[in-house]
Amino acid sequence: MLLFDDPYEQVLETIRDGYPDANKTDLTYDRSGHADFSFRMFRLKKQINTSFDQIASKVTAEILKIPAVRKVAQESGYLNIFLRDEFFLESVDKYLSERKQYPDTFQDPERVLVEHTSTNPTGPIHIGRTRNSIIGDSLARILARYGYRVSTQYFVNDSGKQVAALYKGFKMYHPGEPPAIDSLLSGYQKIYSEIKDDREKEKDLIEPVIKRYESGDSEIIGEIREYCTIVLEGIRKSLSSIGIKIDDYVWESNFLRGTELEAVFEMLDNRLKDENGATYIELDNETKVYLRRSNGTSLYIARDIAYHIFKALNSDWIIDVLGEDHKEHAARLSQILRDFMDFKPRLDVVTYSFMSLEGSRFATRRGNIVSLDDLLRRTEEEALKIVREKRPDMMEEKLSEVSKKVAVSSVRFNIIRVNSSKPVDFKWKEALSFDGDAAPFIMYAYARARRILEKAGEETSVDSRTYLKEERALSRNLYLYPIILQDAVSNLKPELIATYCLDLAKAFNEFYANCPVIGSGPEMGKRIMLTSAFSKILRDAGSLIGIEFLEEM
RNA sequence: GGGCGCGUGGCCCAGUCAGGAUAUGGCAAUAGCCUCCUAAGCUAUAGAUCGGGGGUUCGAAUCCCCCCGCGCCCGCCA
Repeated sequence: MLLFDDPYEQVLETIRDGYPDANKTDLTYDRSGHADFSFRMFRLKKQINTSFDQIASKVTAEILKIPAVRKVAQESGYLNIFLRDEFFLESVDKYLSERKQYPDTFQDPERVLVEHTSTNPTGPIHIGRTRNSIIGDSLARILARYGYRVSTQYFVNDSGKQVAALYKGFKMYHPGEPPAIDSLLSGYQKIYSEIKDDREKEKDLIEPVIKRYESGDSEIIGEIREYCTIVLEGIRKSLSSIGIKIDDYVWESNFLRGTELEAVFEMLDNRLKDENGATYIELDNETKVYLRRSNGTSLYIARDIAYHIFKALNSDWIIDVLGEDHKEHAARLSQILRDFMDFKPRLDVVTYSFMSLEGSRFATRRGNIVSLDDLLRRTEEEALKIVREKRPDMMEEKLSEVSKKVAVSSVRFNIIRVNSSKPVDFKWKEALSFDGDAAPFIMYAYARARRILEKAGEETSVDSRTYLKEERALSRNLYLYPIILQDAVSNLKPELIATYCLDLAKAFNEFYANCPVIGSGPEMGKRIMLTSAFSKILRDAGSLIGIEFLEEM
């Protein structure tokens, strides 16, 4: 939960004193530039038959009594409410100096579990999959900032067809070798191209592995686990290179071998139906969801149910980040948990649309992919070229630090800024461009602010209460941070933070161009405070979506 | 064929949940701004039948219906 001063509630209460029917949506934080808050009287007028003039005159005097309010002006059906110019900065600064952050957070006892990435450990992570990780990690950071107790989890598939192929491929093409990441992956790719169009061959090669695995052959179970661990280590490294660390890795095979899966079938017992030895459950709309094959082995959804029951043990709110191809699966899973099982936690599934590469589909086996490592490396090279050009004075070591951070931030920002339900077509030209609505714009604004503070010191005595329009716009933007955070949490939309960072950086750049800080006499104290608040809040918000900040760039 | 999602200037994106005041920024284009805190910046100009058609409403990018285009799903795969 967030703590901050918000006159919104007071204004709404005041309106309700006069018109109890006034709805939360009748009063808005104005975005059009007409006011700070707009009371949209035309909405209220639907319910009660009074003129705008009457409504306005009934509440105006009372609203004006609220200390933060400076002016109330009626414009036809709108009642525009203006706050005092200095309110924003003063209220933000109060939190920053007394509580060290704006907004302050009240620790929420709710435990949130975000599951993301969970890609099969059969290859390096590519940028399509990375969208999952970036969304999941940003959500986890945002929820933690809001005050929840958050942890993240990766569900490792180490028991299906994919990993059986990983095992078999390595054994076939690299017999006798000690397992290593390159040989594991090349073995997997080779066997995959052999079996992809040949079901018989697949059956011959893969099924015996699965049979041995499911019969509890501890040698093969151990070896597969070992191979998966090696590939997973590569994925873990790639993720860590863009600042993503996942708290726990949960192995799917644990549910197979433990009692969890059996427990699921027991819990669902009176719902289970049989068809030629296979077990299924029937949903309201007569769809059959198969949980167990006629050969007795379990299906993915059954194991996922077991996994969710496990998650529920330590969570009040579970969030799954999944590709759009899993939407149907997720819907069925939620329905089964909700309708047929005693599942307590809140469950949300955040899905995202696929990414394509220069207009065509990502295809792992056709080599039409870009791995996260490749993307990051090329982005870093490009960034290095640009910094070198812009800062010929910079030391080599510094150049490398700057280009690294620019690259990480850019990769994450380009993906997170787009609404997750929209498809993203990855284009090298765009990925390697750092102009405009991009991470460096945000990082650069921060570096500028830090330079001013470095030169001007952190003086905080404020002599001026007059605000130029750039100063006011920046102050108001700072003040709005908790509102945006709240919105991002309640809608699980990390992209709102990205948009906010851009808006905030833009407001600062306009301030920077028009309001000199150093040597501005009576304005200086206020402008230093504004610059300082800006640097802290931008860094706070940007960090939630993985932007890495630099004092100099 | 059925289900889910997406469609906003040449290109990318915001706004759609909770309908309202001249539809947000950026890229590319054109014209300006560094004797002054880093020009990865700022200012200005130009560019939009908000996929199309109906409907609801005083008012629709936003809600409802139909259609078109694209993506995903429709396995005893994951």
